[in-house]
Amino acid sequence: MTKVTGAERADRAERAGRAERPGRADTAAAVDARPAALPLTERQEARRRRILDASTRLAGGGGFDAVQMREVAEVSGVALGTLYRYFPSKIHLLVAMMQDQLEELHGTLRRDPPGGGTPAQRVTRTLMRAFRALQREPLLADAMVRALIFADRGVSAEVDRVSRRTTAIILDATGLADPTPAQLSAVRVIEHTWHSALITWLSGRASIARVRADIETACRLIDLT
Amino acid sequence: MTKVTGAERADRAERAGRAERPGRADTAAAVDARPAALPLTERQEARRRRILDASTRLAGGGGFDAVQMREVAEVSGVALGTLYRYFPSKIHLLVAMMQDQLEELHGTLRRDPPGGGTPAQRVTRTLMRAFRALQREPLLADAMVRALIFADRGVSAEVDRVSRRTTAIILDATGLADPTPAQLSAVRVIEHTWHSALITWLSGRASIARVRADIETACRLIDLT
DNA sequence: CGCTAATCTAGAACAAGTTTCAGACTTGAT
DNA sequence: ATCAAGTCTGAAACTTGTTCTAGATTAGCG
Repeated sequence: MTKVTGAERADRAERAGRAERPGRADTAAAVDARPAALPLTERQEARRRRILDASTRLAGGGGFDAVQMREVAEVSGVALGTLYRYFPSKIHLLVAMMQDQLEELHGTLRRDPPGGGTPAQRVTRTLMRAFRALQREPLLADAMVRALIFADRGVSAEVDRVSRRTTAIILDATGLADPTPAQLSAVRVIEHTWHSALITWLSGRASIARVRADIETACRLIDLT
Repeated sequence: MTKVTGAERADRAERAGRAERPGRADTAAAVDARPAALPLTERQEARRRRILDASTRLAGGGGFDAVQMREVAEVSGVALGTLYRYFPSKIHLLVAMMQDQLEELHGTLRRDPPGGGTPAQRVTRTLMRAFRALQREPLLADAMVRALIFADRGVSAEVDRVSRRTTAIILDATGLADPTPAQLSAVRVIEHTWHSALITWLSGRASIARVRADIETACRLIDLT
């Protein structure tokens, strides 16, 4: 799928290591571990947003396969080359989309956090709430989740960002101020379950009830530490 | 990636619904829900095996991306069209590969089942044993696991088969004769964790120690029911 | 053995992700 | 305002998964 011709492999990985936003060309072999947020001009910010919006729309209409790079470029009024400068691969694009959505969700949750019950119950409630949101746009969810788990090393940094945000959301829900390693592991298991169960639902192999049951089961781990 | 042009979509899904082995053309709109195992001639069986072996070799050498359909066809001495008749997509091929490996693993485990300790400990030990096997061929694991989780509805049947086998392996390890729904849910959470944790390790985002910790955490659920 | 349907082969063709390139455009610093 | 560096555009090219076709081969059957 991903055009990788032997020697280019290294290049590719290297480039993808940073990237996510258009970068200055490598004027110097700078040691910048991660510019974090290269300042984007207003127009660039707008372009980036147009791209993300366009792909969100396309994904919502037809899932992973409907997000076609040429079309994203066209719809967002940007040249194909430019699209690739902002997002070095389709996977990067979709993962960025997920990050975007997660941030929105996190904001909503912060304004209206789940109260009452045990930590496990709060996490379950939070995740089921997120799940209901996804159910409204299953194809969008499909595109994002499939991209997220299919991502290879070249997208590690971005996937990691998504993962950290997800962890934060779950931890927030637990209300745990200073989680132990065991609790962190439990959170990761919940996260694994969340992604994987979502996939089984999206590909029609599990019912909603089953997803809920599995999430509840995994969440139980939180109270056991 | 997957060439799907509007109208063909339906076709594709329909076709993929069965298929996994070369099928007689639809001479009659037979109601055969699932021929399960169309009799293959000896030469066909041999071809199928050559194909699986070739892709296993290729995957072991370079992971998911290294399994290129043209090359699989060439290495296994079969025309491209034939390859596609046996495995209707690259994902089908890789999932079949996984099924193959799983069956081998299951056989090994049956001959030498994990004894002693609690059910959770036995499951942990079993999975860590499988994990060690995968560590020996990380690229092979990469190809199989990525295909498995990336698979869409069209591959449901095959993925389901793999999933059932995995469940069987875990249940065998528990030693539970007649698992309750809660226990089955726990097994699924373990399975989710297994796949997802594997992915994070394969894409370099988690250490082996962490994978182990998460698997142990998930396995704990088995003893709590 | 001789037929017919099914299968296989070689190779072209097509789709979508990705790369490349020449030229027009912006931006930032002077 | 001007120039160099960095961006963006449009279009073509390349790679790899997938489909299609026409002609050989093979398998099963009478």
